[in-house]
Amino acid sequence: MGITERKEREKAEMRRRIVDAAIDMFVAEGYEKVSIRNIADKIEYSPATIYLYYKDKDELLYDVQAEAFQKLADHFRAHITSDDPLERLQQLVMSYLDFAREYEELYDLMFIIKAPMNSVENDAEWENGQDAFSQLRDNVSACVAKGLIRFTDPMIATLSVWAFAHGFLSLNLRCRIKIAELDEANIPIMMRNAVQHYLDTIKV
Amino acid sequence: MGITERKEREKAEMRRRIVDAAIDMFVAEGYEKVSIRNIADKIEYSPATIYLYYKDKDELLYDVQAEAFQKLADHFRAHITSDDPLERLQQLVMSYLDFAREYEELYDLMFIIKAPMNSVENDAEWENGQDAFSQLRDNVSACVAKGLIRFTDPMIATLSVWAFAHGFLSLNLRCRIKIAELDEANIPIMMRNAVQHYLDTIKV
DNA sequence: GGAATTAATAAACAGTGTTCATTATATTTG
DNA sequence: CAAATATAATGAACACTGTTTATTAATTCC
Repeated sequence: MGITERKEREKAEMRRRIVDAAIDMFVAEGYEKVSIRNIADKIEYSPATIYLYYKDKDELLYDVQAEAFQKLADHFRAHITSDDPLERLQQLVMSYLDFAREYEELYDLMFIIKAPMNSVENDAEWENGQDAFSQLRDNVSACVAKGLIRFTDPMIATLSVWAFAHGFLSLNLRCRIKIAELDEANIPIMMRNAVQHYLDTIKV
Repeated sequence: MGITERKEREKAEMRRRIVDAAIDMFVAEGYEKVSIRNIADKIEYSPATIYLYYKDKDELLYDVQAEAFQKLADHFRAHITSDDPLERLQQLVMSYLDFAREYEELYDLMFIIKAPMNSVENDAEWENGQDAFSQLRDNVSACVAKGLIRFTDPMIATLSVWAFAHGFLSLNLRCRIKIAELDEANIPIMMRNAVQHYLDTIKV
């Protein structure tokens, strides 16, 4: 009875089509400017069809986030090449800046916009970011364990590094600070300097 | 000819009514959940009337932001009591956390949401935050000038302190990190610890 | 082949920001 | 004071939004 399986496969394929179209359009125009109708147009189905595969826009965004976080985790893996823990941390943080600049709209929907965190069950872990977050946490923890950075609590260390980078990125993305000059990787020079300075400061 | 002046006064009063209603509703329900129609209902005018006083929702938000930033600047002044530059900096940063927790929705519309930064002219200075930002900058700069913190560039120092605090606050507000335990001032304990640790770390 | 199930849709609902022609109110002028 | 003019306020509409539902088309099962 291969019909059930074929149906499931087709259902999965349809979800793929929807998510792929959504990602493309979110990257190009930003989450808020893309409507369900736009996505439906792009995949050449009616808007109501999307609701047969996703209960609402938040649930669709959740899948898009999963994809985006996978992209970030891969981005990390591609850029963390060193053996030295401190250097690895530096590579990770700088590639985080890099990612945010290359995929501004993805960064936005991963870390800044409200949706879909409301619909994520309260006590449930937010699993999407796990892979990327683990890489940060493990790297930072290794530095703490080896006494390379001025932290005692690995969790506080991890969140601090993240918060510092995210603070700069999000203020910049939302135009609360305006940094004119970009370096060769399109990262605002002052931001790179500030992050570099932070990493230098936390070193023992 | 006092009529012209009275008219101007009435126009100003109407704008006040609109802004006041908007702030109340934004604080209570958040920017995105409050519509022009809701505001019009509250002040007992038709929605179209609001457009006689504000060209669009962004322009209204700009005035609301101005109010909110004044509140923040006052909040700073009320909490910065010490004479010691380092202690002043600490008071400022902690009262920043305090403000964000007390007025979550205001913090949101001041620092996180996209609007109305699109409509603010590109080269024009973003004047709303000037007063509050100056207080931070002056305090940080004083610390740099006196060699009390491990920075050489006052601007990088200022933005770093701000970014660190904002990073934590915004990740927390957007549920990307979940910090359960609150202290007596309703500030997540781990956040306060991390910020305190940061301030300790940048001390010479 | 006919009945039952599944998939897709058109149309509608309730909401949004915003505009515009129309009405009501003040003010200025003859 | 009355008529003409300028101002203020509005109801209704436009073009959207996310979402639901009754209806139609296609597929699977017996």
